[in-house]
Amino acid sequence: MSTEKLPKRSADYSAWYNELVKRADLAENSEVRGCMVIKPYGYSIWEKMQQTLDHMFKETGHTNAYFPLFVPKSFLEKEEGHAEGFAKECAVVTHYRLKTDPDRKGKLMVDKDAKLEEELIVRPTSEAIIWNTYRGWIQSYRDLPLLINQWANVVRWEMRTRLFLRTAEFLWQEGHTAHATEQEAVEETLQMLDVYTTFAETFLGIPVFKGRKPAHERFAGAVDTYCIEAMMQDGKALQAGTSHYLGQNFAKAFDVKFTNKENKLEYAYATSWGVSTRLMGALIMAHSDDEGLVLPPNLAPFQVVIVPIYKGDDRSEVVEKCKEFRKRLQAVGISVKLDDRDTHTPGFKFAEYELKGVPVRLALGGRDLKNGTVEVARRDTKTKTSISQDLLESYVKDLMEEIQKNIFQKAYDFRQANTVKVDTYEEFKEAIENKSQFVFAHWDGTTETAEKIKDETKATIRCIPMNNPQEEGKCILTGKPSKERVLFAKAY
RNA sequence: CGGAGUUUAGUUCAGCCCGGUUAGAAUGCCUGCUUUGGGAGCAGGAGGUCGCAGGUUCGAAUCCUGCAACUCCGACCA
Repeated sequence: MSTEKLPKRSADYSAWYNELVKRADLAENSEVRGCMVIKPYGYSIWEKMQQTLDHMFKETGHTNAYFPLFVPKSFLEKEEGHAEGFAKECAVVTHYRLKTDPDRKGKLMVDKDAKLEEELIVRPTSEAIIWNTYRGWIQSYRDLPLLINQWANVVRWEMRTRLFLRTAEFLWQEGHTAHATEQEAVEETLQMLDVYTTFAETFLGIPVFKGRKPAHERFAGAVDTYCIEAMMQDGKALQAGTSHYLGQNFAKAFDVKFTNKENKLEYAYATSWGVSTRLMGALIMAHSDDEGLVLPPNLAPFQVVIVPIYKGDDRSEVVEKCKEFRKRLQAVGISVKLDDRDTHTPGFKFAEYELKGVPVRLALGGRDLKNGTVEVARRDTKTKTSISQDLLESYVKDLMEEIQKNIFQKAYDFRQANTVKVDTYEEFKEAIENKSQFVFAHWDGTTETAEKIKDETKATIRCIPMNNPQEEGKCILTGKPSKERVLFAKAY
């Protein structure tokens, strides 16, 4: 572990992020271009996200299944918009065998005789393979709804990658549901958007705007795309989750028909929805500071770290007390790590756990043994207090809730302070370019206008918020009439 | 895909312009002693085909050519 300080957010936000990811032991670049190694500490956080979301999916009636990594090219072609959208970023398997190179000892080469009849695409998403499978599963309205989720890895050959935010291979979950009616499918789409919103706000501690994407930002093959958008500390937006209403597009492409109650054949209605390891990026960028990661208690691999402090002989006594504390906290459902390594000094450990974002640190030394106290340090506010040992469980338990709330509130206040309404293009540019804010502004509803604004300011329409207040106004660029404001921001 | 940069110890880098002992530092690592309330100290030790392939030269980390990988900025990313 390096002992150097992190770069400051204010000096170079991007460098701060990259360094933090590595130094907090979350992930590192691998030897494979664009692909990361998620390290144990980072993976533990991802596992927490998985567990929480998985529970939420099951509560809403979904079950997990698993579909192949490879998608025959012909499947991907079937839904036209889908095919076009993903074609440029697919990894393609063309051969299934290697052989030793006769000209270079010890080297391998592709065996030209082992060319696949049809190329296999490494899934960039699984609509194609899944809807091809659903054809065999769906005959009657009685087979519906089909509510399935998959935890998987996908590959999108991105030009430029960043740890967690955009990697060539990433982990995610993708829900793929089939329904008998449009209404039910739309309800499912919105339900999952709400699940993501709850997850983001309650567990990640990140307030989000939820809304609908304008037509030109839709998922390839979708009728409607919904999303949640979060603000990072540099004012940029990060799409933290998406939920798509796919209509009958995939059912038609893959011929998934069912007999309805009126004994008529009908195409099934589809949804898909997903969140990825990108959420790790959101978590890091939303809360962390120049000292390192700040983790919400609901997602921290361990919520409390105990650091014993001793001089020579009293080590065993201090460590024993720490073990007792660990036991007491575990008994009330708090996850605890006791760092009783004798090879590092307390100061070193303090710095290390700050870097790693552990929500609460307890320090216990001879002084505390004598006084019956223990020092409690909060990561989010970096404040320390000494409490009576008797209060340990109740104090720490309350503190967990307090920290979770405070982290959300801080992110919320930051977003409020950096979200504005504007009515002129001048104000718009000022807010986007100079202040890097979220901006609610009127838009004439055309793709051309959105493109032009993007070219000139780099801001994109993040979403048209749900329950958006209707309000007469004029498009900031063209002056044409508009009925509502949409959310603009620069985005990751 | 365009632009820039980087490649030397586990890591971060110096050395290169101006070729010449055994290639250095910090940090990390190992051993011992000592220490422990905010990244301890001392002593000793291990660790490098200088990205790869050619070339120039008596001699190349250093100069030349080619290649590759990575990073950053931009474009792209539904």
